[in-house]
Amino acid sequence: MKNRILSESQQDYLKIVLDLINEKKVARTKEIAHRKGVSMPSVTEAMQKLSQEDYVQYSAREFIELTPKGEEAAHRLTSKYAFLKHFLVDVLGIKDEIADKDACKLEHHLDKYTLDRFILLYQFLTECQKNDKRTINLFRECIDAAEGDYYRDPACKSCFVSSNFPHRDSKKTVHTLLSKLKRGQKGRVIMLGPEAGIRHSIIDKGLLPGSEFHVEEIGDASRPFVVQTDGCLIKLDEAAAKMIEVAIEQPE
Amino acid sequence: MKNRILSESQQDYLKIVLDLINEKKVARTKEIAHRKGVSMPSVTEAMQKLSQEDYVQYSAREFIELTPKGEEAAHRLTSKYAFLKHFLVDVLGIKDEIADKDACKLEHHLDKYTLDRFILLYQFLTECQKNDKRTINLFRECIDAAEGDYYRDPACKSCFVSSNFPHRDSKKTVHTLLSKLKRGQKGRVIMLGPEAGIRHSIIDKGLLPGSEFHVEEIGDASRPFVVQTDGCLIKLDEAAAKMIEVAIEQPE
DNA sequence: TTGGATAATTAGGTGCGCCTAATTAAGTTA
DNA sequence: TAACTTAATTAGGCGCACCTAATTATCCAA
Repeated sequence: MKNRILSESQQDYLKIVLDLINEKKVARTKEIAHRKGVSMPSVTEAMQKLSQEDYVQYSAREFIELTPKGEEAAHRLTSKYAFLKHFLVDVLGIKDEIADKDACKLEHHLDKYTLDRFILLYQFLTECQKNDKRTINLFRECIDAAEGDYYRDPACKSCFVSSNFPHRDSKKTVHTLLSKLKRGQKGRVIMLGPEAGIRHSIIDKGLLPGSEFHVEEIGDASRPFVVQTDGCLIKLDEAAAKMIEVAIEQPE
Repeated sequence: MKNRILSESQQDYLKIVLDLINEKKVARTKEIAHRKGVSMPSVTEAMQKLSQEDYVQYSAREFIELTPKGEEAAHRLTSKYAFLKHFLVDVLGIKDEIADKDACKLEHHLDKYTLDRFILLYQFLTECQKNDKRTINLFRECIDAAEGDYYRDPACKSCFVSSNFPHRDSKKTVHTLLSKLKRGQKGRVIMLGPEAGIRHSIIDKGLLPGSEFHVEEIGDASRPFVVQTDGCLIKLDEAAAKMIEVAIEQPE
């Protein structure tokens, strides 16, 4: 009757059992196996273990039920799920199937405290009247505009200058930092790091995600890196060069 | 030279090795073991495996280095980390150590697509001038006000009516749904589900997180549940009762 | 009522990521 | 350079979460 922590997999089982009982009144080995994407013996084994620890009521070939302890645990594991999925779908605009999976991951892995904050942020963005309700819409508009490519709206300081939208690389490329390139190497900017000050200075100089460039001069702590893009020479200090992620052609 | 997917643990090793090389020029078994919180033989074994797959350059008792392939992988695994941590810290207000851990988890487990959206949201909230920059501050103010308790600002429709802030339960309680209670049972509201319409109707009726109540009448698909709180009788349809998470005293 | 289908379980095995204990190599210092 | 110390590796094991193949229960329909 020890209260060992449940493994991720065991948590999954409990949630699935709860779902099945709610939906179809009974949970069957076969259905559990199907939902979890494992074989039936795996389910049997898992149920045996869970029943030893008093989470499920299980004896061979009988219906699987949750004990009060198991129901409580399963419920606790599920209670934040709906919020997280809403957050992913309503705020971030994630597709349904991915949101399902990721909401589950969030629930599994994040700190209790962090989870709460996500839920609060969701409520804040969707409901709080102190905040402009248009925030989400604005965000979604920007995403839509940016979809499939990086995007810089001149009205924005640096909105949506990110990240790994699908690149249309034909050749094999590898990612590294601009600071690691050698003189003469060519590359393409993939994304910039998050520190706002440095980001903006890089963007202002005209080095945006997607930019192709050429290393004119490598630098170090005292001398700047110099790169050329669109005919312009751009100087970057070491800190900047270390936060520019670039794609270069496979060197071998 | 097959390109099997790296396990979570292997990803950790790669990141740690990259960090160590950046920080201290060399990566040593002992230090890796220490950072990962495992024993030295575990590290040896992991390095042997990673070197078979050409991620690290390893031979017994020599310095551990990353191959180009390994460096690329490690870099890819780290590149979004900084953004995620900033999101957690700057937007959600998570404490540093927890943010470290959780940013790592996010990076490990979330879909690539979802990760990008988080990064975009971060940029949007912190930088996009189309959006009111005060959004985050507003959010943080609300959180601060709510800290340690649930919180309802009369100016808000339902802002921060959430969730599992520290409960001050003296006795053992378990969580379940209001819909599962029996007539006569007492309980306390913990949180409400995310569907906005139903949420608001519940809140408007005066049933907030923290409210103590008493079940007067249990319902079903056709008859409403009736609960009493602060002397008021509140009717709830089945859908509402199913999205109210409550704490009840340990029944045994 | 008795096959035959279907569901569930047992038996036995795999890979992974970790461990402890024992051993070996490398570095340091008297 | 011999004697210690410390770092790293090998050997051998463990638990978890899976799997396939074989077996046994259960259910249903002719």
